[in-house]
Amino acid sequence: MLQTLPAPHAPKLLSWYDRHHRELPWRVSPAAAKAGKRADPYHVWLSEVMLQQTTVQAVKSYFAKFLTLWPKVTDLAAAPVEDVMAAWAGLGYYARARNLKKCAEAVAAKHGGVFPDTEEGLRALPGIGGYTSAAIAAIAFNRQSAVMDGNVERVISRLHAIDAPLPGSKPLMKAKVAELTPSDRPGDFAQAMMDLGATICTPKRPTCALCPFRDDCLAFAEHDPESFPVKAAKKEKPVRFGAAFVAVTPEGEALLKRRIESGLLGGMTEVPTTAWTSRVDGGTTADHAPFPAGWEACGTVTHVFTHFELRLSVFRALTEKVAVDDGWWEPVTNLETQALPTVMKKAIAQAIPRAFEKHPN
DNA sequence: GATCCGTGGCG
DNA sequence: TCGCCAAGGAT
Repeated sequence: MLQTLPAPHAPKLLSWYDRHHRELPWRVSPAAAKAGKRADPYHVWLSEVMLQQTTVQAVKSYFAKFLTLWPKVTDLAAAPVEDVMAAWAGLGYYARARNLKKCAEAVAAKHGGVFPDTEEGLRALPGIGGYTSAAIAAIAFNRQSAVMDGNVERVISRLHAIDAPLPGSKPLMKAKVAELTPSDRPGDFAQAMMDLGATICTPKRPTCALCPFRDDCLAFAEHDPESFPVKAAKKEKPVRFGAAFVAVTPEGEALLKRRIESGLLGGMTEVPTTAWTSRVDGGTTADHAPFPAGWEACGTVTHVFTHFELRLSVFRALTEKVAVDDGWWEPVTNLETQALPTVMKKAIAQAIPRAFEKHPN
């Protein structure tokens, strides 16, 4: 079959981007970019890490909060890691926060507080992988790097009607992205591809009528863009069970502890729990409470993680302030300042329904 | 390459 | 209601 000459994809997309780009707090407009203005590498890095597997809407308030708390990367490098974890609480994938802090420290200590301006230099930093290094290099430094995230995978798989399943087809798609990426305005091109995927070439019901690639898109020509990208079948989530114990003193203090640095919810704050096992009888009673008290069952909470579902039986007790060697007693009015992941907030709210109401200062 | 890592919104 | 999915990285 004869191969047609490559259509001028990049200019079409950039022209679309000039008119339809999203305006986001960490961006500079295409007009400003054409005049040579670049986004602050610290802002680009912070937003890119927050945006890993996370929606723009969820990121916006966290991005603003972090810039208020730590205006420069050197401020973040000097911050207590507990403060960073607490500020990140609720955003998920907490290894990102631990690596964010490590990365800021590395930039401050090894690079004089200035981000490396190459893909390779960025890739060597904690929490910066193949996607993020390419994105920062393109967006902050206008490097001609091939940027491929989930949006770009969708656009590319449709444009070329790639029917090999992800993730095996990633190298092929990456090659197609590299082929498409222009030397002129590579940063805007990367952002344009992601904007196209986020607003036009959406997973469901793409708006092909408005797409600058409509006349070039093989999936559109085949009348079935929604069937791309093809993905490998996923396995079902197992269910795990456990119990959570919310102890409160008459003075209104709750017992908290810190999880180990690695693994699930690493370094975050929790209430005492049993181990989370696949068996119902592994910890749904008060038998394994941290200490004897008048433990009272107050229902269950369910939380779905990436690879399993957790059902926690919640117990509460009004107790005296017993001495604990691996935790501390925190005023309930102060819980909002703690690095509590969502599942722990659910458990505490189950035991103390008004725990997370706003308190007057 | 496969597995582990959160969360909230949406159709 | 519930499966899907969102600017992935580390091991």
